[in-house]
Amino acid sequence: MDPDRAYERAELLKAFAHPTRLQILAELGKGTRCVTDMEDILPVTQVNISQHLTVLRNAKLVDFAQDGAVRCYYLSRPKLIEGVLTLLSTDHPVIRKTKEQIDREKAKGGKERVAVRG
Amino acid sequence: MDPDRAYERAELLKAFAHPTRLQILAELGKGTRCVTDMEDILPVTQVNISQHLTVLRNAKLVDFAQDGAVRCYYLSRPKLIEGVLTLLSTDHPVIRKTKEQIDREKAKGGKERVAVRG
DNA sequence: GGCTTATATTAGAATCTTCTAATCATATAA
DNA sequence: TTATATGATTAGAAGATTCTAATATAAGCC
Repeated sequence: MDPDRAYERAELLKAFAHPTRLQILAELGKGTRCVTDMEDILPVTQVNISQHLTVLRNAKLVDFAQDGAVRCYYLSRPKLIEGVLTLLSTDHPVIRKTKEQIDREKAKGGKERVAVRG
Repeated sequence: MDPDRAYERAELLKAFAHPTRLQILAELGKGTRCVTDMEDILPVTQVNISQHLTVLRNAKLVDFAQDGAVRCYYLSRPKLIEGVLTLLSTDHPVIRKTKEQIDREKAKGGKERVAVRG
């Protein structure tokens, strides 16, 4: 992965990486919501919700349609967001490998890097 | 999503959310690597790589098997990590909705929250 | 126009993250 | 046993993020 892509992707992940923002995204996964809907659900202030929505908007994860004084927020990239939330809610057992297992994998070849030093 | 889960998941995402760490994970996706392998690939110091590996280890995203003075790092939860990297490398077009589209969706029902105020 | 409701912005303190410099520890080769 | 190689740790400065308090804006109602 080249550094520019890595930087971009890290920026996107940072937008996800906050408990309140994850809760907002999960809620918007159920349907369109306005800011007062979220105030009812989240234990944080309106101002703070608004600030997190700004972060999510800048990352192009959410957007809104205005309806009078109300803003109806929705997911801008639902497949991406639901994909991430699904991965997070799935159990992924932690595996362990011994040196011997790694040696055997290497013997079967394919994935290891050929060191080209100096 | 309850706040405890949201907190946990945000912590996990924070471990992903750094360009150098994403590059390390992508590299380990290709096979086991030791720290000097990564030094050859990443434009950062050995100390910094070691620090990022500590973050990844604490998040249970990587682990290592010791082989003499060398540590062979590998992905601890390859499905999770490859899932995230795949989602990130896939194009997800940004959608836009008008108030009218949202109203029509609501009419068809299913996803909207029933406000239970006061 | 004045009031209320819905939402955003700004400033700044507190906190967390990241990087660099210095140093340590351990394994192995000479 | 001294030197070299691999990799980790620590301290602290610099920078980024987050939250709170205060305030702003815009729409709709009376």
